[in-house]
Amino acid sequence: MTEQKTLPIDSIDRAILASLAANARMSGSALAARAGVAESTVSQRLRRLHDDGYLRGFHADIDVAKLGMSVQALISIKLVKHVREEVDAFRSAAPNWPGVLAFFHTGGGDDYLLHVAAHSAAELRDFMLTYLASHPAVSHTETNLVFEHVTGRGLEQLLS
Amino acid sequence: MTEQKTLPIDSIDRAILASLAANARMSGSALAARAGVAESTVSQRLRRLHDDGYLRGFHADIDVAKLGMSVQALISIKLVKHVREEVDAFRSAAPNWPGVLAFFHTGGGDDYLLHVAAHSAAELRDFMLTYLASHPAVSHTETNLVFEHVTGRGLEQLLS
DNA sequence: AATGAAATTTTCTTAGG
DNA sequence: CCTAAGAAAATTTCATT
Repeated sequence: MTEQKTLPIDSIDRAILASLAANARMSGSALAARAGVAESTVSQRLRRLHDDGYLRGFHADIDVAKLGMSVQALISIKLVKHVREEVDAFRSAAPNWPGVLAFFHTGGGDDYLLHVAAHSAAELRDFMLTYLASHPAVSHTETNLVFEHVTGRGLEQLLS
Repeated sequence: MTEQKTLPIDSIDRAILASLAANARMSGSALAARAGVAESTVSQRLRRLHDDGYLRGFHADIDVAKLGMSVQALISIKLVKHVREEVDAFRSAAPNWPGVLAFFHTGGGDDYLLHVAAHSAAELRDFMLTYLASHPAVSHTETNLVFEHVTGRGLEQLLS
């Protein structure tokens, strides 16, 4: 069930991953200095880490509030049971709805969590009405405003 | 209350941010080509976007499951009321607990949500016992395993 | 599989318009 | 904001170990 077919990575790989987790734009030479290897070695490692799926990509961390999305919410969603077709439709549609930052499918029943951003409370309400209240697979929702969102140190600890 | 003191950004800034959100390692010349401006302009814009807080940083997207953390959970936490000191201690400590990927403070009561990763169910149980069950500010928790975690398109839509 | 150094290519910065 | 140009740095290649 779990993905771990490829060979385990070593301390050099972990050092490279840790550096890129902290600063994805770090140059190959800086990565090499931190990992204690040659630049050409870093090139090879990077290609392998990407090919083997350890490195999925590199993303800018952008402050959505500064772009006008000052409202964020976590929306817990329960779906109706035993309607496989509509559940699948929900799963594939939800991440594409406007303002959706993250989408979780969680255990227990047919439970989901959406992390959404909106320009205003009114826009959030419209989102709920448009995409959730009217959706045939949705049986219940619970919305909580996000006051604070902090990235944890779990990843860097794992790589250190 | 909301942060938006600096001048609004224009379509060039948005193009640069959108490109970096998709690929944080994109070169200045590639960014320039996509935004339709000169490289030197991109340098200026990047510096300003960073200085003004639109760009917080750049991070590698790493598959924690491939690193052995095959279990992920969302833990909802309710804190005891009116114990400001302990609530503050919780807030500052939680993001640093091992395996914590993200930490949300949400509205309603004193409610929090932790997104955590663990090597196994046993490690997750140990996490709960060590950091939550014994914490004086925690009154109730609810744990749900994460089956699927998808990044939404809300950000790229906002920037397009 | 990693090194180190050379060679090529690219990037960043500065200045002037 | 652009072009142009010079300096600096990065990436790739490859023979060697």
